Amino acid sequence: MKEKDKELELEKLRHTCSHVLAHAVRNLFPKVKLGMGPAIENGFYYDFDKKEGFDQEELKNIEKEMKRIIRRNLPLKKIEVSKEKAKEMLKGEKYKLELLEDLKGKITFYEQGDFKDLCKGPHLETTGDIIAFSLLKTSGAYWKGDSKNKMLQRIYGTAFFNKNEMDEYVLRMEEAERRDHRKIGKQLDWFSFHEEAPGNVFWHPKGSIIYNEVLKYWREIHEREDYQEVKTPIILNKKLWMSSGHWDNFKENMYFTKIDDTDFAVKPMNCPGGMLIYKSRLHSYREFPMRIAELGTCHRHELSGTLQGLFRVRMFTQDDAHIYCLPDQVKGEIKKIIKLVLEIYKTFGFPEGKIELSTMPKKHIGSLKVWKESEKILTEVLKEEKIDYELNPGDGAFYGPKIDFHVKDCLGRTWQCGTIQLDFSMPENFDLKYEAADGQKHRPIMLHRTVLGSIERFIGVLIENYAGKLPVWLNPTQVIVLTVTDRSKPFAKRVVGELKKNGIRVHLDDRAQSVPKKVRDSQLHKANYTLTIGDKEVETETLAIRTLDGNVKFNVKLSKFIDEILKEIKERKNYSK
RNA sequence: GCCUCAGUGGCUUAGCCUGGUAGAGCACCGCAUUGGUAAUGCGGAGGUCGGGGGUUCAAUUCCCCUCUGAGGCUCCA
Repeated sequence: MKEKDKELELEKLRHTCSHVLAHAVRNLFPKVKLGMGPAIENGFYYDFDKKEGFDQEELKNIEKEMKRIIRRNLPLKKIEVSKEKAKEMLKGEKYKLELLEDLKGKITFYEQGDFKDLCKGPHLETTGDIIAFSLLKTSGAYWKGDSKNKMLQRIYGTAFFNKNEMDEYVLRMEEAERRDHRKIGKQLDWFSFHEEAPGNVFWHPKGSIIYNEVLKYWREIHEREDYQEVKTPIILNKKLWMSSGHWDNFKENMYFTKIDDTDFAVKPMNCPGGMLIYKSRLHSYREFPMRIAELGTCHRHELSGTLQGLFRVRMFTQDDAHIYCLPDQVKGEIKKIIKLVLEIYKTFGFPEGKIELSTMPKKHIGSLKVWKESEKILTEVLKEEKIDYELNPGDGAFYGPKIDFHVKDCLGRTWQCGTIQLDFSMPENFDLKYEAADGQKHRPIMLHRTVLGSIERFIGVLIENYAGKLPVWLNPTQVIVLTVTDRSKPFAKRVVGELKKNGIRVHLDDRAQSVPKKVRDSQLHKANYTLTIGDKEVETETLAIRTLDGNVKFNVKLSKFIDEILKEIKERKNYSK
């Protein structure tokens, strides 16, 4: 409860801050029109209609002006007026007037000195209660979040009740920057991006190890869950995409090519290819539920401004699966997938995920009735499984509603990874059938699902969650063996040989460098274990083992170390377990 | 795609405002050093300043275009 109170106070503070920001901008730039200015997680923003963006100099002046307003200790007064009166008060403020249109009953304003803003509140009692605030950045933002509307200039800021909390926030942001997967990927030589192929990942040898370990685990667990893996072509005839509905709903994001005078498209999704496999023979209800999985590489021409490291790329591999089932199997299958997703996330050690139910988007295929039915099924499953979820209206796939699994990156931004989608349309479009117990042909129900979402995105999140210190089973550099003197080389080589024989990824550092130097390098390479071999170790045939957190254990028998690390790898142990 | 900002050896970066063809650290190579848990010392090689155009006697530095990246917005796995 106390925590909640604090959040509420913080929201009041930040919301008041946004008013002070608007007040300051109004004072300095009288011609600028005001948009909206709410409190958000970690801060606040305000949108302004100004021709050019605010530059650093202007931002500094705005901060100064805000400080002046705070110092004047202006009380915030709530004013209630009729809609007519409000219209008069907002004369010339076209955005505010637009907001007013949607409001009913009494209209409330908040007033501080000579500045009034259309606002529900609540607010602090006076501007003087703002202790620590800072303007952070600017950006463009479409009015009312619609790209058809004009782009306004947004100023972001944050505020706290004391300076310490502000400093802590700044520190947190700096730490977040160090966790950035793009930075870590470059430092550790895991992957790179190149101008020659924007939005496409180049996996280096070490990155490929991570990638393949993820897939290895994925295949193991999917085999256990009775999935059958398939592989379908990347380039398929345009006609297929027209009948699947992708042409009408997705073509802006697709790549096309012409082969022998025929139009082809590069697949942005795997479903149509999967449909063709299904249709290649007749199916019986006895086969159901039939779980067909594909690690399918998709290409989507994402807008250039949306590309973001591994999180948002133009070529990515989905851990897709299509499940064909009978109506009375649907719920059970969805429940199974939810369990599977949660199990896999736990193995990877993801601390918090958010589950969302996304419903019918504006652009969609299929009838309203079918959509409502599908949404009802998904809602029921979530309720029956007692899963906390958020409703995300209008965010479903164009062919059906979905349950999404989101995980956080280092900056607290959430990314959709897993998804479960109910699809009544695709089976219709492709005229899928099965023979039922009654001897008649029926339409199967199809589920689309991913667990990791995109392997690329998932690894990106993984790296940030671990700040690059991957669990042993995933780490491309599991062990680094380093020598103290050349005298220890033969034994060090023997150790490396033994580890390699056991399939452990090990590197020998026998450079003529000091031990502290080599230890430092090993730590920077984020090897899980650093084995230092000196005279003592040679003599007793033991190891000195240093872990990633800097602890050192001496006198460990090689066989014991091998047993332990193999166990750790086999169990796919992560640090949160 | 839109808004703002950025782009200098493999990496991190100084210089750019006030034009006169680049300076450092790490990594790399060589030599010396054989040293116990986050950086041994010395020396060397390496960049024409994302790309194109313009202004100028002269551009990394000023202007325009373009590409790529960052943070947002819209969109999305």
